[in-house]
Amino acid sequence: MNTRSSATGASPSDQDSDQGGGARTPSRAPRRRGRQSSALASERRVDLVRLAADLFAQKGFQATTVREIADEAGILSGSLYHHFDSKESIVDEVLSSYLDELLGDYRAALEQGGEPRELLGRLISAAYRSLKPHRAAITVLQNDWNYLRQFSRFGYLEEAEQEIQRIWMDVIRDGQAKGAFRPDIDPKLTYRMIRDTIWVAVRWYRPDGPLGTDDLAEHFMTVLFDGISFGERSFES
Amino acid sequence: MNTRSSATGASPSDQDSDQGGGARTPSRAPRRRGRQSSALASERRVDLVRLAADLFAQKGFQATTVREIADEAGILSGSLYHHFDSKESIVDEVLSSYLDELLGDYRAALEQGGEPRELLGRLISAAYRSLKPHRAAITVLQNDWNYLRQFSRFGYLEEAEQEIQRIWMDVIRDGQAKGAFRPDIDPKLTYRMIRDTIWVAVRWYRPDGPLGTDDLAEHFMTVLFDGISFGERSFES
DNA sequence: GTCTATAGGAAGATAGAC
DNA sequence: GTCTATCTTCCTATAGAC
Repeated sequence: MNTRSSATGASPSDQDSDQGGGARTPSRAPRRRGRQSSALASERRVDLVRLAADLFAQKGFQATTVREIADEAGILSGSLYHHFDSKESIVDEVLSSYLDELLGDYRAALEQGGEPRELLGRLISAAYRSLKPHRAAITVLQNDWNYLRQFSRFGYLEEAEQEIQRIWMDVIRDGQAKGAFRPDIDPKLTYRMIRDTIWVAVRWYRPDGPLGTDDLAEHFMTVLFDGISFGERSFES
Repeated sequence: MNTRSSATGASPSDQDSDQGGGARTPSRAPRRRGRQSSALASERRVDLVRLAADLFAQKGFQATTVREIADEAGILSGSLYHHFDSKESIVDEVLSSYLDELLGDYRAALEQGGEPRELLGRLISAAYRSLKPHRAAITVLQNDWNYLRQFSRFGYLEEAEQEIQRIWMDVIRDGQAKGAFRPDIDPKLTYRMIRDTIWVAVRWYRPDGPLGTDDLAEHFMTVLFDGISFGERSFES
């Protein structure tokens, strides 16, 4: 399901160098480790990534030290570097694998076709459903976006966001053209509103709480499609 | 307009100590500096806070070093400590002053009374309007919330959030009771949806772009109140 | 695959001269 | 109010033994 593996994707060079004593510059990502190509990406390695992702989500990428990650894994910090080039490589793996999967889900939703409202609903459901398995990645993506985007290594983040935006906006515009959605709403603002609402939910959503992600999706669609007002709509009778 | 000054508010103790080599523990905030009480809070100091806030927003609180703040101000890092106890004190001032003002605005909006829909609209407008003057504070609040909340010094953040939530939910519930809002929407989920949508806009909103915050507020209210669907509503005819 | 040991740097903060 | 100079701590990452 991965169109781009984290070990090969993203742009290589680091033009960000050291612009005036900024944050610790990420290592130059030498891109080695051509082994464990497909399936069994070293069990252990997967564990480490997952575990690190949780820490990143909890405390922020920068606030999480490699020592803490190692501690959590029951090894010493130096040993981590047997598995990863750098701390950035770890978060890279967390984020890129999430984005790959999400885009895959979106494309699958599109391919099913259907009415605009149905299609939009399917995108919304797919997005909400990803909250549970990818809590950590989504949280990091939000909290550390501003930091990570500084580095060319993470340029693919903005690329992915662009593509995601295109997908949603196409559906919204198509819905307007077909008369399913109001013509007086702005597609871009509407997309952003949808995106923001869904993703930020990761901050308060508790997977083991009473509400499932499908409940959230349903509630959101109720409001999104028909609004919260009671009685007649205040426009076009 | 400040009900709690950043120099006196918040809980003093730091029970977070050093739980196992976590992030650099914030200084214990000795709460000195009883001077410059009211108006002229030392021009310079205000400048420094504003300038630091922008850096925090841009790069994240932790990624911003005291050296960078000092650089931006044209002084050396050591000199900053003539004005502030610690880096945390600076961000504290940024956040608490914002929250004080926001709560003041909300209370003012409530006091005007009016129909539920009108009242909710006023809250929404107030929130959107704060995007422009408080971009930095809102950005930091979002990006570094998870990190800052670890420290008891910033316990007031959750207190403020609680109070804000109470205000919004009261209005929503009241609107449902009075038949202005649909009874089948969940007040809490709806509040969160509103909150998330408004605040996250800070990530993409450009104050000097074509859209004013009032435009955003209006578009949001359009969708929130009546939904994006065209034609008849899909429930209660 | 993990450990020992440590290099090398950058961070927050302080003391006292000016 | 700012600078000089520096302390202390903690960070990421490396090298090589086991």
